[in-house]
Amino acid sequence: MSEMQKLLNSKAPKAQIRAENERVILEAAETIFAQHGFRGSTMQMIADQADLPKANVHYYFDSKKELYRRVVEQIFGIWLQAADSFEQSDNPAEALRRYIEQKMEISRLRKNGSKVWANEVMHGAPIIQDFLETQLTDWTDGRIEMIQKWIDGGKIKPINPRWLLYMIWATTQHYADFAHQIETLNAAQPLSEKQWNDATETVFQIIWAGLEPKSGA
Amino acid sequence: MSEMQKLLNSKAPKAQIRAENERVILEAAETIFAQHGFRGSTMQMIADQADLPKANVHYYFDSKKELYRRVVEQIFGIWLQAADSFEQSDNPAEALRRYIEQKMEISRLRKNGSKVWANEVMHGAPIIQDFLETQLTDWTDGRIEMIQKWIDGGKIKPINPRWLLYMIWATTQHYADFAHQIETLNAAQPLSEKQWNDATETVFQIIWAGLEPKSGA
DNA sequence: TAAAATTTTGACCATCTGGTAAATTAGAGC
DNA sequence: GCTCTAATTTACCAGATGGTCAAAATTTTA
Repeated sequence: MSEMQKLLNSKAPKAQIRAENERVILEAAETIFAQHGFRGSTMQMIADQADLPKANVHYYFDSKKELYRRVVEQIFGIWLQAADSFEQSDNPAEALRRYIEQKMEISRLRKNGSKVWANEVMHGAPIIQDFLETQLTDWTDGRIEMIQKWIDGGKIKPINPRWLLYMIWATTQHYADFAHQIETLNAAQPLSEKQWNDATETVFQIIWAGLEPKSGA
Repeated sequence: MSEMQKLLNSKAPKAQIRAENERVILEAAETIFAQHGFRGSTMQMIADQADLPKANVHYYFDSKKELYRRVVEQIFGIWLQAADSFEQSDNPAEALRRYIEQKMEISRLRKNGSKVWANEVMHGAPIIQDFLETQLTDWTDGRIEMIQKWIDGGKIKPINPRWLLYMIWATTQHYADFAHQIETLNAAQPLSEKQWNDATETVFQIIWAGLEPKSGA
């Protein structure tokens, strides 16, 4: 154990050692899994990232799969957090703006989580399949119904709500999953806060202008 | 070697055996790499997919990295093919429609290639970094300039061309990279041709309506 | 302080996997 | 048919990696 760890733990009540170490390991695992995928990550890499011996990681998490599952479960939380921001609303512009802003914020602050999710889905979602079939399906159906009501009420143009949702997911998550490509195309610099805000605004503007009923109507 | 292979090879001139086997192996490798990522794929899995002994795969491709590199290089070709469809044009609607249709077509027909690309970029593009820095950067700069001219000419609304490009890439590639999620949300069925066409049209409609200058202007 | 429970750690093992060696077979040119 | 080259195939190896173990250290409890 590092001196840093010793120092921190010495001040923490024993009951919190487990909680704290699990937190540190989960964070390290999310970083490593995001960078290398499940199979490309080794327990040694995760242990090094967490600054703990490998055997210690196994003391808290029985297996690599178990650890991965816990990381992915955490990501559900983030996803649901964004989902909440897309509440029932009579004002499509406001609801969509909030949702897009929230998703872009997550892409910026929780890049690793988004990457692990993308990896998981791209490989057939072996771990989260049940989540896709239950929570994600239910949530999606609900939002589609809600968007359909906007359409029926003449609040937005008639488009297939499902493709609209996919468009929002794709565009916002792209900024996390393809962050490396975006950085490369930005003179190898991470997007500045100004650029993030500008991108967010542009995404909303294009989508909203694409949905807004003709001004004269 | 399988009976099938034996049969095929016996009819092929010797000179073509290598070409044919390399083709088979590359196709198998693309499938396996797309499903499991680089590290998650084994030479044995690729060999089985190609219906060849593992040693035979090594006979044609020195190493796993070499094989992967060749697969990724192939994907450049696809990418450039789509890029070509976005030619200089005075008619933004037509150029964008062609490009979006082309990208959606690729997502449908070359799903595996898109996944390998996404995986590669998500993991920091260890193999294709030079391509990102040269060809992709050049192409992107060129298109941005072109879109800017549309804006200056009042042909589309003033938006940041870069974010528009990312939006198109993200949305179209999403249909390949997240195909599993989309299928799950489609009652576990692949999208029908009708759905593909509808999605393509919706993507174009929203984006174009979001760019079109106000009708009265 | 002593005992009990928890945590830490280095050494170790079984398995998987990329890659190799060498012998065998098939095909092309003469 | 004979020779040379290309292709196939089996058996194998060395290193990496997930996971285990038991002893030591630390903290909590009595």
